[in-house]
Amino acid sequence: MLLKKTQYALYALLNLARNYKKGPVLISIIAEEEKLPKKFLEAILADLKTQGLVNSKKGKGGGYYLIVPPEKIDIASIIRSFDGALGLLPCATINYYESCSQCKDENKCALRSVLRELRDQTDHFLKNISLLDLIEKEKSLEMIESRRS
Amino acid sequence: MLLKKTQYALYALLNLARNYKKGPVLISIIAEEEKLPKKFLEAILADLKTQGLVNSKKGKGGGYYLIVPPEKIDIASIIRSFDGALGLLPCATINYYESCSQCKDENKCALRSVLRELRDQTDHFLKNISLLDLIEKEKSLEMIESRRS
DNA sequence: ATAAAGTCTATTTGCTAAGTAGGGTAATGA
DNA sequence: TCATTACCCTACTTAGCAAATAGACTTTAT
Repeated sequence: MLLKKTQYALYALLNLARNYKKGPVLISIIAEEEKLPKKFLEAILADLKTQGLVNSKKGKGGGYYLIVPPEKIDIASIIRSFDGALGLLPCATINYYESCSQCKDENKCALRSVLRELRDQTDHFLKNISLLDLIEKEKSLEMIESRRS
Repeated sequence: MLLKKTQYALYALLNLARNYKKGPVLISIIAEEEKLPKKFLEAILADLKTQGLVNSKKGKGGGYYLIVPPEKIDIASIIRSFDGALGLLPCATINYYESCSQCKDENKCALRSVLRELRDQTDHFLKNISLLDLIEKEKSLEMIESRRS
């Protein structure tokens, strides 16, 4: 399961992506629109700024805004930066690798071998979804739903 | 990431699977062979017994043994029983579904839609790996490694 | 009987997620 | 300039839970 923080970060980024190149968005607006706890959101946006995905402007007319194009931000990297590894075991990850104290020889560990495969599959899946993809998906879901009524 | 408990359970089950129909195995033997903390392992085996995967025999010559054929036990179900959901968000799971307080309309949530797809993919992958598969994989990995020397 | 082996209940330790509080500081525009 | 707006920063709280340990108890084979 993802951390709340990760989930909130994704919602916040989606909001900013929808307003890409439309000027800064207030923290309070994002918090309200996405129903996120404001103070918590502040911390998340600060992280995203450190990561170089967003920037902020102080004073009247200020707020946060995306500085990387939505099609260049993929979900895998966002999840990784907040939640950490995608793999299910430390010995089955790439970026967060840690050897496993149980195994005599990791290269003979069937569990690791299989979970590595899964990790690669998951990584591949998430790496190929950008914020822009999500926004477009939103629109098409909207269409489908409205056609129902 | 999986809980230690889940990882240990998988190792313990693999050990029992290797000894399927060869009589009970002592907790201490499993603990030693798989390098697992004995007391913790006790609790895990008790859980597995409740789940109906293993049985135990008390007294001299006792121990634990698998009562379901290794090819009938898949990793997805083991992971689920210890770790819980496979999906990354409560709203993107099947067995542990919980609605998400952020969304006005879940059916229009692009994130959920995408994470559901991932969940299905993960589930499919793990459901098709049995303890027997892992044991066979072990053997083939063993072969590959020994050929290296 | 008695040693072997699983069973049960309780407790510990420490970490971390999730969120809160509140004052500080910087930028803006009137 | 100066008040306001809005982000920035440090600290704290609360609760839950993972991971493991301790020790006494019960059952069974010989």
